[in-house]
Amino acid sequence: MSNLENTQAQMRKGVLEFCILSIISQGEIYPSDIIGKMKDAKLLVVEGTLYPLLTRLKNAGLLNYRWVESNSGPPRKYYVLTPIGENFLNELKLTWAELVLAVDETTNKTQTI
Amino acid sequence: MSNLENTQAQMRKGVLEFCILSIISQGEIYPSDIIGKMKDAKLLVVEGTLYPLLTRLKNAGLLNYRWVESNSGPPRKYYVLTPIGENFLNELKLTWAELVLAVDETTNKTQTI
DNA sequence: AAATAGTACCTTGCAACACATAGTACTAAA
DNA sequence: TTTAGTACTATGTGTTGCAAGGTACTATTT
Repeated sequence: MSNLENTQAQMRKGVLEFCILSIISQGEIYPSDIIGKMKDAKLLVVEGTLYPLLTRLKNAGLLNYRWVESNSGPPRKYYVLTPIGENFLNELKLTWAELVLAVDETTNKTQTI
Repeated sequence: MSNLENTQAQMRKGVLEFCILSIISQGEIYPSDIIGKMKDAKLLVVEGTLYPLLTRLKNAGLLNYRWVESNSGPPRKYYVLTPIGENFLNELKLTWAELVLAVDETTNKTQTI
């Protein structure tokens, strides 16, 4: 993996959890569809990343799920945010806004090119 | 470490390299001053993180340094970007801009609270 | 009925990396 | 010569993204 791809991946990692919680907050959803939505937003995420992450967030009390039968394959786990998860997400929204400000402050000091 | 602090740290990690390269691009600088500048921007970074990171970037050909004697302690390593480092930084600027767009698109879909 | 394809969820092992911690070395002041 | 301040270095640990491989269910095809 090149340096650039690696660093770009690092950036994506940092916001993964935030984006996934946001997507779930927009309505009950199951993992495969989360992957699709992330892909649409150019934020690739794969199964091996998503499933452990959802389990972690569930164990932390931020998510819940319910099984829903599908008529085109195996049953699906539909996830929703718990109240704790909602609070958590709101904190992250603040954090993200502050981070964008901080990064722009740090990186835009020599725009006199 | 709480979930929130942990996730916030993840976000910071993702942009560390970008910010540090930006700071160095603004003029020759040594590690302790980089830490200071990052702190000013609310992007805390510690020695145990910064030194290995600088070594990595140096080995990747993105940075160079020269020793400069100090009259108030041990000599300092002043870092500068190589031409490769400049290109790399420009790519990261693009990546960052795209990431901000992608995250905002993903997270601002339900602002009808 | 058996085989194949498609979908969905799960697990294991590895590698990268931030960070805490401890250590070395240099200068200046007490 | 001891202490304090500054700067760079090294080691060990925990988290976590991801590749790779696996299980299980349904529907379709043969």
